[in-house]
Amino acid sequence: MLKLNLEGGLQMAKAIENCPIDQTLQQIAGKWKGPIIMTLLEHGQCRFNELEKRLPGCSRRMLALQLNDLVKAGIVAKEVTATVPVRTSYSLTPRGRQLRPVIEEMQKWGSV
Amino acid sequence: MLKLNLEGGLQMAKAIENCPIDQTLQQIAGKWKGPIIMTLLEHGQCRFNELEKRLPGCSRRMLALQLNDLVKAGIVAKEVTATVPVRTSYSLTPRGRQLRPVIEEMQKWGSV
DNA sequence: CGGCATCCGTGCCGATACTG
DNA sequence: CAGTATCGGCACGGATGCCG
Repeated sequence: MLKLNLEGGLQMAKAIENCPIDQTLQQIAGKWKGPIIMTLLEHGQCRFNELEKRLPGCSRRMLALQLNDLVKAGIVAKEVTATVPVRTSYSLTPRGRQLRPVIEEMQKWGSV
Repeated sequence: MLKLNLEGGLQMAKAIENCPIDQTLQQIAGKWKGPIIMTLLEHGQCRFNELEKRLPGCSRRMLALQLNDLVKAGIVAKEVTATVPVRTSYSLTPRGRQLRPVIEEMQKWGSV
């Protein structure tokens, strides 16, 4: 169908190029990416339904979209079993785990 | 015209309430807020035109909108002289300056 | 169980023009 | 000099339904 649009939050060149802050912001800004990353930081590996339960208010659709974005960004890793029914597990990549200090600083600032 | 909408990025209850990360993200996410805060962190007080020059690609409208958001959020302070022509100066509030560690961590992560 | 497809409202943001 | 007004495109995100 020749769809070339980068669906999901990976829109490039949206702001100034040489600004690392925006590189970061564009990857973690998104309605549920913050909470998702926090959950994965706390609980390690999580299944889809587990995330759904831990993030009340986040629709299945939204969860899937944001997870896809995070996977594309190299922040989250996805594992799927070949069984029936399927079991999917999400966890942070090393790069994703390196977000911890960023998240922590944001948490400090936001909780004041 | 009885417009009650909170124009600009201050929409409340947009995500989970008790998540400080989103408190932070919603206040600094926005196309030019990152660069604006960085500029003010580096140069201290800046006039409107100064910011405009330092942020090529950011339209006057966008600059004004994002600055208004930041002022409402208590991150940026605005000073205006009663002279003609007007001189407006923007600087970070103490709360805004406390964003430095957040920004720095984002910068580290984003530049890798 | 873990998604994707579709429809659709709302808000972000650019372009342009006008003001004190 | 430092903004606001207005129009309009397009992406973001909610609701619902289908599928392997």
